[in-house]
Amino acid sequence: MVAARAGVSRATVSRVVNGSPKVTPDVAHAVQEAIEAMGYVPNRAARSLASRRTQSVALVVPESAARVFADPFFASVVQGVALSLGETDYTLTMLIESELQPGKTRRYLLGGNVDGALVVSHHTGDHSYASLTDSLPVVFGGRPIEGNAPENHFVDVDNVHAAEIAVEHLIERGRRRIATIAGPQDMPPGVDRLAGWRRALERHGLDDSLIEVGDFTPASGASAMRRLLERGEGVDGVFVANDQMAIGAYSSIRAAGLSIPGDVAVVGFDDDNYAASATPPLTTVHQPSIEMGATMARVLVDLIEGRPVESVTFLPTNLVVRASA
Amino acid sequence: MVAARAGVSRATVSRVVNGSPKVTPDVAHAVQEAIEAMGYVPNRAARSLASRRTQSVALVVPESAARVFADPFFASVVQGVALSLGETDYTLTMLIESELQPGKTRRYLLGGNVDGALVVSHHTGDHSYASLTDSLPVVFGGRPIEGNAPENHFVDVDNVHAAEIAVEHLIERGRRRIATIAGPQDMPPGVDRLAGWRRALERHGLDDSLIEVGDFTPASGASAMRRLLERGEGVDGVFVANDQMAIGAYSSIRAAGLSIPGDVAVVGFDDDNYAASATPPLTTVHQPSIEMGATMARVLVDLIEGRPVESVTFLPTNLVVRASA
DNA sequence: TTGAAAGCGCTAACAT
DNA sequence: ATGTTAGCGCTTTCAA
Repeated sequence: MVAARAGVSRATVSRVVNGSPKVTPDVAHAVQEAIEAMGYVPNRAARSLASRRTQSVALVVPESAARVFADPFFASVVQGVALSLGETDYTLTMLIESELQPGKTRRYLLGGNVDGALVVSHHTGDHSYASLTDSLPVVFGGRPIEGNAPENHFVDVDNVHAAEIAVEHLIERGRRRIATIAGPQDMPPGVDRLAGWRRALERHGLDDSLIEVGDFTPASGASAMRRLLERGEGVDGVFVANDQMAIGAYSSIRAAGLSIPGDVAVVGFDDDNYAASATPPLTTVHQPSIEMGATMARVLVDLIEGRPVESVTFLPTNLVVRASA
Repeated sequence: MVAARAGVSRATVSRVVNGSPKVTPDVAHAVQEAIEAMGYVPNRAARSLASRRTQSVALVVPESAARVFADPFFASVVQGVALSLGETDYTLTMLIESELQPGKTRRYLLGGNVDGALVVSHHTGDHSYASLTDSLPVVFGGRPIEGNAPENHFVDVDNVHAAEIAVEHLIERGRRRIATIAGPQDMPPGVDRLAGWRRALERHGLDDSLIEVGDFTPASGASAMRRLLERGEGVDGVFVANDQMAIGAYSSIRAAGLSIPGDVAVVGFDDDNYAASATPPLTTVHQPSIEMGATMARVLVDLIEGRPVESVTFLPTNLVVRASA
């Protein structure tokens, strides 16, 4: 290690680089200068081999989740993760869970290649990662599909509650035949938003039979809306489980010669960047997606470094009222 | 290295793990079994320290990065990169260029932490990475903003040509007052698509003064369209530099009481997943975004491993005619 | 507070 | 074809 030409030993340089407290300021300074001057950059591999820490965390993305990237909500979460990690010394390794090579991801994670993992996805499958929790710090985006073990960490929003608020809004606007386009029922947000819709309706004694399920894509929203309309039972409002499907629903509503919100009011979920510029601008539940990602990263780093963290973090949502309802 | 309990030396195990040809099948087999049995996973850090290869590549995302993830086109490119890399032994490290810590990315890349880098972004700034080219294999997504040095590798589509085709379509449909909502003029796709629009118009002797510039976001598309309409010079067709802005333009066209494509026909660019479910479905230029990402990854790996590669790869586009024009 | 020395787990000549 | 022997560049006891 050439930087030892600052007149000290490699050990001392190492101490300076790692910000050890027990180095005389003078010496530290001299070393810093030598480092600058020589453009020294520590070798990650060597460092991690010696210290048994990798300074990197994995972002696990289930592949069926090709979807993940197409979904603006996820994209924001990833962005938040990346930005937040950028301020630390951790590096982000993206792992796409390949169906062709099952176990590859798992082996990678357990092989000591990362100090922790972030798992984002709406999907059921995630749960398989829960078992990693006791060998590696893991933080999930969104609650697990079923009961949560106390040692699982995740950050989420209260989907049930947020959905209720959204539906209440529709009711306040005088709507009585309120349908929903739900998300996949094997994903927590899909289940929870549907539950919230139902709860609000029940509270007001309204019919809760107008349900169609989509898969969070615009196309599925369009066809779900079409089915809803074809029932011929009348619909004057619809709560859609995400904005992408809401935009799809717009098409079908218009194709049926109906107006928004005149004939049918629509409320979405996510507040992605299409929501505001849709025609009409979409009333929707805002989720702090970037912050969710940032929080996941922060929690994971705290976990890795042994700082105290709460195992579940809920972030607030709010209804953004625009012109569609 | 305990797996040597297969009765051979660590060197042999190493050979087996790395698929060296000079190992007796029998021995290789025995070692494989020992590996399975013991659940052995090679340590990346040690391996990379010894071999001076990291088996990982960086995905560099310049910009306040926000944009990149919000843009479905980029999201697909990233997805393609990740999927393609998933089939190799390379790992993907995401680097967000932070404005707060300039040089951090650069140092990381030059610090021998990765075997190569992928740079995606529309932005001018990229060019600063061109200088990395001679210290590290680098593949760019999209051509550099200015003249390209022969040693720079990139994969792209022919934006000028694709835009021409799109505008020709508008002309064939009988449109004569054809405007464009261009992308930022410091980004190659922004410049090239505008050039293609102009070229087609000139060829037909049509007016090429109806230009407004946006920044690829839906909101900017909406306001650009509004400005175009407010000119009061008449517009019966518009070529928009990306789908997100096209969707934004839809709003303004409708807000002005005009119909699509009756009063103004619109053609977009990207064929992102909102295009097909817009109302009306958007006619747009399809870019093989996932494949672009996959190609970038493939080219980079070839470069790293010293296989022959062509320095620029153009992928084909095609016009997808739907209902908006 | 600093230096010396011993590895971290693996690969890569060099022998055999 | 396989084993031996050195390191890769850093961190980390342990002494001084």
